Order: sequence, then structure tokens, then C-alpha cells
Amino acid sequence: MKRSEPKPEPKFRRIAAAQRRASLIAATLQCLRQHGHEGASVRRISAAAGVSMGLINHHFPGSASLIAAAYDSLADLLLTSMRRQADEAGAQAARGRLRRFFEASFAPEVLDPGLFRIWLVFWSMVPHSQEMRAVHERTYGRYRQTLESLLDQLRREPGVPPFRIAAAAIGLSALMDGLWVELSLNPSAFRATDAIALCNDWVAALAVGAFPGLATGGGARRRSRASG
Amino acid sequence: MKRSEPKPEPKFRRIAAAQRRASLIAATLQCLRQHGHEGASVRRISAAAGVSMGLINHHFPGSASLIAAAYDSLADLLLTSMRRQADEAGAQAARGRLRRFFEASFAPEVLDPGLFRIWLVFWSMVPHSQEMRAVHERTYGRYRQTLESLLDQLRREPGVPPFRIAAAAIGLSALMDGLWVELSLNPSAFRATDAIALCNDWVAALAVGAFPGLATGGGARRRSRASG
DNA sequence: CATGCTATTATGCGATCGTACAATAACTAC
DNA sequence: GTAGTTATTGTACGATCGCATAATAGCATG
Repeated sequence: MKRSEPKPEPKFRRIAAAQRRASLIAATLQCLRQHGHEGASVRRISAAAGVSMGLINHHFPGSASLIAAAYDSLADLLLTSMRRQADEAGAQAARGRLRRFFEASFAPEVLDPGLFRIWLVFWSMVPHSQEMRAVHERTYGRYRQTLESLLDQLRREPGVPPFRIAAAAIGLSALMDGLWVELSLNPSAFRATDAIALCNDWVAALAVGAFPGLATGGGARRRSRASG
Repeated sequence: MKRSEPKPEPKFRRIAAAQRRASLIAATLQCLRQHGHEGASVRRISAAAGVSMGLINHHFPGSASLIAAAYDSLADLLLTSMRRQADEAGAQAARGRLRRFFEASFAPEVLDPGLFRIWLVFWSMVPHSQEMRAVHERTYGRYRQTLESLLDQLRREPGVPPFRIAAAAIGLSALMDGLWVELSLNPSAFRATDAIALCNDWVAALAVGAFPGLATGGGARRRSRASG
């Protein structure tokens, strides 16, 4: 049954808005990963997505919104993955879950230079974009909540003295982020296992009440005097 | 004694190469502070320095070298300032010096959004520029050496158990960097005093031997087994 | 005062950038 | 099948980018 009409491949296809947006987000992440800051260009992104330039402005109010959506998407993906790995293999002790969370945080895929490249672009846009700031606060908030949940499980274990969970999560996330940044900048400075060990040590110190400022019950007030 | 020649202001002045380079470095930092990644442009920098475009390529092999020199200059300035503040007021206990170092690290001038902007540009260029990588490694090396010196003083104090200084410096620098990054990204996430307290707590835990992985004498080997 | 050196300027070139807007064509509904 | 909607394309515009190079002029030296 040969058709007389050659049935030419259509020059483009209309797809659902949600799928198109997801495709654009994926292309954005690919560009940021490969070209860093210079990849945040409408031309590059649209070329990577296989569509024309103007389509971006049709689906997003501006390129800033697209990048914010990419930030939200990637951050959610990473956090979900880490949470899943932490909760893997059923009910463990809190220390074990935290250890798995650390191992996931310094896995080779997270220490990929491309991911660092992407993240630097995100960070550089946070202070000057309302949307990026909102995404960062939400993202970082969920990140800390995850840590708070894990630390709360730790606190409930026998022999663990009470501590201020929110402040502890701030410190732990900072330690992890700082290790990740330096390891991304200089993979030979130390090893991923060293980073994991430092995080585990931090948890161990917290579990024995070695952080005086994090202890509950007025421990936070004695800061200016009687310290040395 | 009126001169018949109007003695017009010369269109430009020749100055010593070292001074010109310093001027260009200062202009570079100003541009990066104000415009971030877009400030790393030959045109903007030369305009800020009040010179023409081509002068940069005359004094530096390329714009990358200029930015690397700016990285080196600013990092040295900051570290010197922090070291001076830590050593201020004579011989103190190690804990006091560390506390002063933390306070200097989270002073308002260090938490200035412009400084974070500058630093992100530096970081984004490290993975793809040989010069930037060299500057980073040297800079970060001196930073860790400073911390190692302070931690060594801590270890010599009575009652402080021995620990692996190099690894400890890695952890402490990561904690400080992570706190600085997050505070720069979101100044309302927590306060500078919280960051300082978390660093002091880390030192306190180290001083009581609460970090098992940092303890010397085979403490680093028990990592895969017998941990939970 | 004349002369040479070179720090410095000024300009042109090709490429890329973001934005705007009219034209087109794929899909839907009837 | 046909009309309508709109997702999608294609292009033009002005600005800025890095780089290269000839021309200029400040300064030192004699």
C-alpha cells in the first residue's frame, strides 16, 4: 500500500507543555554542565533542546525562570536520591542512616565536575534573582529538614544527650557543603572517604554531647564571657 | 610667569609596570564585585581602570592571567588580615586565637555580598584554567597551613589529646567555608554569631577528643567494619 | 632640543549575545 | 474536510564580546 503522498517528516512536533518544559529543563542542565556560565544562553539551550530560540520565551517568562526551574528540578532530584539511599535497607540506627547519607553525598556522581559547574551558576544567580532566591531557600530548607529528621532520630537513641536540632543541621550541612566544594575544586586535596569520615566524626561528637553550644538548656548563652 | 603654552593635561601617564598591574588588579576586583561574572570582561576592567582595552594584553598574557593575579592578591589580603586579627592582643590560648580567627572570618566585611560574587567567579574558573588552579592550590594550602598552625597550638595545650592535624584542618576549613557560603547566599538563614559558635564548638569537640576518626594511633583505619 | 623606546591608545573585524515580532505549520474540533 | 488555535519557527536588530594591529604620545636619554 504505497501512498502517493510522500508523508514528509513534520518539521516539528507539538508536545504537551509539561513535557516541553521538562525537555527544556534537561537541555538547560546539559548546557550548564558542559559550558558553565556560558551555557546559560538562550541560543545554546534551545540548540541543545533541538528547538528554536523563541520557544523558551514562549514557555518561560524569561531565561531566568528556566534556570530557576532547572535549579529546582536538579536539587529535588539530588535530595530525593540521597534520602532514598539513606533510608535504604530498612530500619537502621540513626548513625547508619547518616553514614549512608554522607556516602551518597560524596558519591562519584555527586563529585562530578559538571555538577559543580552547574551549581556555581545557580549560586551566582541567587543574590540577584528573586526566583532563584526563592528556589534556593526552599531547596536549602528541605535539605536542612532532611538533616533535622535524621538528627532527630539520632537524638532519640539511648545515651544521646539533647541538642538543638536546627542549629546542628546548619552546622552539619555547612560541613558537608564545604567539603563538597573543596573536593570539587581540587579532587586531589583529599579523598571522598576522608570527607565521609569527617562527617561521621561530627555526628559522633554530637552524639556524645561534645558541642557545648548546641546543648539545650541555656548552653547557647555563655558565649561572650567565661569562655577561655 | 604665565606660560604661553597652555600645558594641557597629558592624555595618559606612563607609570611603573608594577603599579599599573596593581591598578589593573584593583579594577578587576571592583568589576567582579559589582558585576560578577560579567565583570570579567576586558572592556569593563579597562574602563574601570581608566585605561584602554589593549593595555591589559600588554601587561598580562591574557585576561585569565589578570584574574588569577586578582585571585592571588585578594586571597592573600584576606588571609593576612585574618591571621593578624587572630594573633592580635598578644599571646593567648589557642582557643582564643581560633575564636578570633572565626570572628574575623565572619566579620561583616567578609560576609559582604560583593566578596561572594568575586569568589564565585574565581571558583568557576579554577577547573578550566591552569593558572587559576595553581593559585587556588597555593591559596588554599596557605589557608590550611594557618589553620594547622592554630590547631597545633591547641594540641600542645594540657589535656588536649593528640589528633591528626592535617585532616582536622581540612574539616575545620570546610565547616567555615560551608557556613560562609550559605550565609552569603541567604543572610537570613542564620546569624554570623551562630556560625562562629558552630566553629568554636567544633574546636571544643576536637579538644576533648570527640572525633574518633581524627584520633591518632590507628583510629583512621577502622572505617569499613565494626562501625555501627 | 632632538631622538628613540615603548607604554598606551584607538579602531576594525567577526562572532555571539538577548529580545522582539511576523510568518508558518501542526494539531484540534467540528 | 475545513477552519481555528497556538505552539513553533525564522529572522532582523542593536549591543557587547575578545582579539589583533597600526598609530600615537609620554618619557628618558643624549
